[in-house]
Amino acid sequence: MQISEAESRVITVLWERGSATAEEVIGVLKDQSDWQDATVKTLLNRLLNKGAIAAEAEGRRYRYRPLLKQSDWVLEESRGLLDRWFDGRLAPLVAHFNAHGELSRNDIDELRKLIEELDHGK
Amino acid sequence: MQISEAESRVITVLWERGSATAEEVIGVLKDQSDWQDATVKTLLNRLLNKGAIAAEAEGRRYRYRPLLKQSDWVLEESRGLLDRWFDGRLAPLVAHFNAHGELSRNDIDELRKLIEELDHGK
DNA sequence: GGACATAGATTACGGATGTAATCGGCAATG
DNA sequence: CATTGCCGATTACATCCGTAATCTATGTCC
Repeated sequence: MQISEAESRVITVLWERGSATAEEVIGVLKDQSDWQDATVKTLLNRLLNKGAIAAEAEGRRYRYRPLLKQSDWVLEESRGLLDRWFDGRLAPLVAHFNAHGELSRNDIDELRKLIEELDHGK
Repeated sequence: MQISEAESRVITVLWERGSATAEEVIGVLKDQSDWQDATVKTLLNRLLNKGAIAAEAEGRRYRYRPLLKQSDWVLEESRGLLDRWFDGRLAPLVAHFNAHGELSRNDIDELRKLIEELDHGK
């Protein structure tokens, strides 16, 4: 499933709310973008045609709901990045951030805690 | 600096070799794609116009060399992913892989080692 | 029941992208 | 020097994408 940047912003609203009408999506996005209503409708329609979301009639309008799962989509994106640039491994990614001074004390702490847990668990 | 997927495959060849003629780039990419020569030339030209690479005359042809640095580009891409989906933090990304069973024993080991080093260093 | 509002569908359109053919000039070669 | 080959530049063209206006059918209100 391939969705564009703009489409991902729309489906993100559905991911956050579970489901929504076009009106609701438009409302949410009005705060985050300066898209016209028509733009959001187009994007909803494209997502619908791609099968990334579904629509069920609710009175005179539709209620939209994601079919594509956020965690799957995010995993695909993440794996793509990792495979293309980091030999599919996580450590080189982390090292890359560090090498660019983009690894905060907090990042390190969080990672250490997480790794400890995983390490014991496995 | 914004470069497309196809363009990134071309500049990657330059990143790997430091610099190269069009012929060399074409040669390398012939093994990895089924692009025609003309396609690679177009992409080199687009990268040139964007200022992502430079060309210096070498006899009758050009020698191309990246201006955009790989590590900068990769960092931008990585940061984009992290910011959009993981609140800008690395631990949630790692956790996401784990939650999907995409964290290998090796990943964990490498991460543990890396974090230990960083932890002491800081 | 007819005018009006509205939701979703259709159409629009410029720019980016993937993919490539062709053009124009210079360089090597006979 | 005329021809040929090759290099980079220009042009081509379909599709995707961002962004939106318009159309059509249906529901709502006097």
